[in-house]
Amino acid sequence: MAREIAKAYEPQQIEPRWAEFWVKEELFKADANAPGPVFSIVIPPPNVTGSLHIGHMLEHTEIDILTRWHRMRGYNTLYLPGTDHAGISTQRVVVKFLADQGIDYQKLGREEFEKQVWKWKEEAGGEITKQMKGIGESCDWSREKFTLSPEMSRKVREVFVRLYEEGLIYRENRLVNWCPVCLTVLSDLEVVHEERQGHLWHIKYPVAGTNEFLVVATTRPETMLGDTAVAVNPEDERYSRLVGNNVVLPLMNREIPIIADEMVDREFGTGAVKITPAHDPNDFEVGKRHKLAEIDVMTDDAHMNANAGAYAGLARFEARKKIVEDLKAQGLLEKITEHTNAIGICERSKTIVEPRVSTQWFCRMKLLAEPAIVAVERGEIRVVPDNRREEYFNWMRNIRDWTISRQLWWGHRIPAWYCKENNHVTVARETPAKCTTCGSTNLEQDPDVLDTWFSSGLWPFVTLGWPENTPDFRTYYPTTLLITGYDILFFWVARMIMLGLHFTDKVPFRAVYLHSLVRTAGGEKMSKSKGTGLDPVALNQQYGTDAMRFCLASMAAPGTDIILSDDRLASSRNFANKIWNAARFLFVNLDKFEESGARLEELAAPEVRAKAPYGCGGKIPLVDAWLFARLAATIEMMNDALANYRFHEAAQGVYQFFWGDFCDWYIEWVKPELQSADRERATVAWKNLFAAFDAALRLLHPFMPFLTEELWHQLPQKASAKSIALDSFPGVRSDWKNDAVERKMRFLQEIVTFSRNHRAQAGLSNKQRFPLGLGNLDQSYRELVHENEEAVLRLGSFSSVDYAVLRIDPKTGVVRPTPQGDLVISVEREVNTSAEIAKIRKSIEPLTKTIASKERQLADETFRSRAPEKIIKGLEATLSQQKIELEKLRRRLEELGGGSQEAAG
RNA sequence: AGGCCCGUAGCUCAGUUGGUUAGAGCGCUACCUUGACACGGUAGAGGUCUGGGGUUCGAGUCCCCACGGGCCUACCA
Repeated sequence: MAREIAKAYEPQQIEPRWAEFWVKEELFKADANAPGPVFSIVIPPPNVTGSLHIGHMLEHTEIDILTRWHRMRGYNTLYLPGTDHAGISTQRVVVKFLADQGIDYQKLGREEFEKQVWKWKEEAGGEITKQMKGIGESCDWSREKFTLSPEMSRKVREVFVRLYEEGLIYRENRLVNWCPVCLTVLSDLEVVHEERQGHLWHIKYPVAGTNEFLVVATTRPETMLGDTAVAVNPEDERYSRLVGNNVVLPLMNREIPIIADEMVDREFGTGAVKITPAHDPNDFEVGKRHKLAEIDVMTDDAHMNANAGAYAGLARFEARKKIVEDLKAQGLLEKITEHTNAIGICERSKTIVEPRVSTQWFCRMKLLAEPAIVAVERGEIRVVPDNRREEYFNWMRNIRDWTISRQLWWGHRIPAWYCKENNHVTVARETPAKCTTCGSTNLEQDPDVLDTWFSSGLWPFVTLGWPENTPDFRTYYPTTLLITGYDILFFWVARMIMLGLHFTDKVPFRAVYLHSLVRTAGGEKMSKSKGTGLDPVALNQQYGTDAMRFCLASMAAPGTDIILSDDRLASSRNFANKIWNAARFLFVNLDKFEESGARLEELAAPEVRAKAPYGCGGKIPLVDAWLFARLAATIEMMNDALANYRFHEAAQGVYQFFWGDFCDWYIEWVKPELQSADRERATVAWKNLFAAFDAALRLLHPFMPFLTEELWHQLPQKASAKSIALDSFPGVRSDWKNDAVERKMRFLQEIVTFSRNHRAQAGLSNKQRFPLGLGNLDQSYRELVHENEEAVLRLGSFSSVDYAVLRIDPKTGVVRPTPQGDLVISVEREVNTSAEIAKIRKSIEPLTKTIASKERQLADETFRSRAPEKIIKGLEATLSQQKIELEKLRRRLEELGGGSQEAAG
């Protein structure tokens, strides 16, 4: 049964096949009634119309690694996929799409527009789930959810109504953030602050009935058209006499009062502030306190309106320019100074947000926040990395009410109806027939929709069945873990905790791991619009999905952002290729073995792997025992790392094991034995090799699902499961661990390395074989070398071994002292004495330094009394070894005529 | 204004409760095309951990200050 296997790993050839297999076979379908501990995770729903970006790739890789790892360890595992309708951003995309075809969405009308978005969603949407399937995420696709499905809509209404009935949702006229491009109100979080260099215009307001002026400073002169007062600090003597008088508002020729209010900072600007209640949050508060009129001077799209007199119709910054010019012309502009301040930008449209008075729906947060703070304080939700806890607490303790209505068409319509006669509000789960207050049947539903985050805030419990107590809800809620980016800690994570606790009395997840962001080489956030984003689909094509996943995992140290580079990707691809070729080695040689008459059945029984490592004549060969000891250490390390979201450690650990231990040492060591004429020896070697390789594949599987699935299916020893994903993650057997074996193996490796090292330095070819000499070696180590003589001679290119070297000829022998004894290479020609001397001197130098510092430390009484026993013992042990080593090096130096050690260093 | 993070080899980054000669990948140097793999093998060079001060028997690891870089929160006109 000769196997055809390509020389280089070609991921494109195998990935689509397995991706399809996993979906078609419904391999990852969860069963709420299945036994075992539960691992459940819900996806942070990506935008339905979006496509996979590199950040998703990282997030999904981490989720999938942990999901597969748990599944393989026997957990009842659910990874629930889904998408978000992403109100504002989807609406923007479709509006632009229509505009590109010359269609004005507003003329289209609401109903038709919504149809267009659904159509868009059906066509463009689903791309991301297609991609997720393509990269092999182990989701339960039968449970896929969408935040705007009819099912979700019912649940959202349920939540809204309950909160309204509890008085936690209310409607109010207040100053809000308005985006003049998106034409909707925004929550505080959707406004990003940016430091910008601006100006402070000092404007002279004439005091009515006098020749005096009151100078006010403003950063937004255009808002002056809506001024209804000027405020000074009540303590400010400069202005106290003016309080109660009026000023004449320039350009508008309206008289407005001079008032006193604590809010005014005497030190800032001129100490006098123009008050525009309709356009500034502080002024709004002052306006309330002093019962001032609110004059809105702008339209929805930030043009000046009829209240702006002569400036009506101008765009806000046009108006600003004109106003400044006019003031200057009238001699009312005292000066302009430079001023930097943080201005609010709409997260989506990047336009400057306009503070405005408007009637909106709000959610009261204080009460919801309290239990959410407690849950994290008590550790009912573990936050990793934990420095994010403080950020969470800070925000939660200073939380303000959440503006939940949006003037959009795409989203969950607010379940509130107003009667036309009296404008009474009726909030209901189902469309009401009449007004609950006056009985009017002339009702109209609130045109607005809910903030996207309102529905995604319910995600963990509504996707699992809430408000019904379904089997899924009982089994999988609370979810085990949430993995998401720290950039949506407040937007999403905090709100899920608050709403989850409020509606289910349980935390929505027991832990939240906040992953890193992938940044550009310059350290900036990747952005598609700036063209700095990397396309993961293209990279997957180029390097393979497994390489991409492994690369991201190996860089994903908690708390640090990732800068992805071609070098790292290439290195991961090389690793995939290494695995592929190790398999190729196995299969090619297995063919030969079979041709020589071996019976595969001996190797192929699935239970064979459970008993590895096998021994020959009752004795397990050292190298096999060693490999399984390394395997045990690797498994323990990976389990520990993954339990703490230390993906990079797990990845690097398995990399080191596979490449360093398994390929570089183990395979090279056992090569001859695999074709040994001794049938028993060969069979044992094969069994151990396959058992180890099979275990390695399973260790690698969470990171590299495609490659491992492909190779696993070719293994004679694969389990009876349908897929490696349903096979078990290797467990550690206590008899695998063996320090003595590891020590012995290290000694043999040192002999080999010594030879190679010396050859490289002396420019000697590997083909030239020299005798190996061992001096001062105790019996057990002599036996050790003897038992492994073939491998040591072959890998170290020695011709023979002399087990008891008594005298070393300094002219032809090169020595390496070790704690176990001296290693000697006898070369037939003269040793290059000066090179040898230089080399010895070079190793003497750091050795003397470290010996000196250790002696100093050990001589210190305080150290001896305070340091733990373990440290002192360890220090003493290494010190004595190093002293012996140093002594030998010095003696050797003298024999070579290299002079005294003083001269050396 | 408040808070957080980072500054370790030429480059990109690890280094969990302070503890024996600080690690990896890439790059670099030398040798090797050996029947798994040149997306490879073997060996090697290269950091004293941004700077200063402190705590400690002992600090890359803890504290303070400075410099440099990044981020978040915030209604100062």
